[in-house]
Amino acid sequence: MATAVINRQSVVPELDLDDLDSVLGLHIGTVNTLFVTRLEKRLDTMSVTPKQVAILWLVNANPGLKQTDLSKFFQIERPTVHQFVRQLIKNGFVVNEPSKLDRRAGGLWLTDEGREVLARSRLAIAEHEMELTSKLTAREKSELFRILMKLYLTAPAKD
Amino acid sequence: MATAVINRQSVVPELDLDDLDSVLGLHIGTVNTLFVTRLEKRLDTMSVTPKQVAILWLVNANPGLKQTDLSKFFQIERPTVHQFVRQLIKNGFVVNEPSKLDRRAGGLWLTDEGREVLARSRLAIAEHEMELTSKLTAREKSELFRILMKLYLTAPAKD
DNA sequence: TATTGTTATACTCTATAACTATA
DNA sequence: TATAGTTATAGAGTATAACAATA
Repeated sequence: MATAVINRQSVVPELDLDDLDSVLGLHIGTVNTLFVTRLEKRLDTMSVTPKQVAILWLVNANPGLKQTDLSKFFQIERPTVHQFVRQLIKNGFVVNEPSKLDRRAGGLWLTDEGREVLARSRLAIAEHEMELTSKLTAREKSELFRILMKLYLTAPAKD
Repeated sequence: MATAVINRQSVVPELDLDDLDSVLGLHIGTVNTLFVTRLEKRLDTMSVTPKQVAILWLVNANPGLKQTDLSKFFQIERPTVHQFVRQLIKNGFVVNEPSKLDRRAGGLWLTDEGREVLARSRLAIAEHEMELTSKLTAREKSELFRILMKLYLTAPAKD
């Protein structure tokens, strides 16, 4: 039995790719867009974005979490985190209580509405991930997780 | 010999992830950002972005290429393609010659400057990819390519 | 001096709606 | 009617620079 040809060429057969498809970043970008745009649509009715849900998720599991910790975990700058947090506060999903021990820092807590939105978002994410990964074997899934993690953790420092 | 623990927990040890790290989209997004932001910096002196280089790459290998073909290949909407093309034309890297057979369509060609920028960008991309994937084994790299491709090609239709 | 949070601003990538010109 | 391209607009995610308040 012939193995099915699985490559990017099949999308536009007459196109000369000139090895562009050997660039890993291209495939990561395409798959990322696939995941993000579809999840955005599923979350739209909840008035949250994928990144906002990830923040709700961590704040729920770590009440009183600081923005600095979110910045470290997601590896994004503090002003970037702040933008998401500001939107979550504005929408009433999160509140910010200044810490009494260190008055520079604020602690984030979910509101009841935030908890509801998170619960519904988790279901949406579960469905979404199931749909997009249903054709992968268990081994492929675990290998993908492992290799992505290795890429992320072994990347040379930023500068 | 103990296997090194490779997971996302290690970045912020005291954080309760509550299974957020079982969401594939999170890891794809993080690795994507890693790739994109670093490549952007390397390409900055050439006045091109990662997506613009990908378009130069295909136009170079397929002289007279139409925007519609780019839209199909990258799986992005025509106005999105057009935005990149407009920037490339404005910067003098690409020219648009209307087709004589079908006057609706335009054909894209690289300028001499566009060819130069592409050549230098290809070197920058090669270095960048080598740097970020140097810790992966040959097998991990080929598996990653294969699984990402499978994800992309087996995704259920958009609607 | 160093850290936390914030504001202002800008850039990349993506989308939808609505249009023109051509087939 | 359908296709190729375009324009206008918006939104998600990211960054840097500069600042205030606190440690």
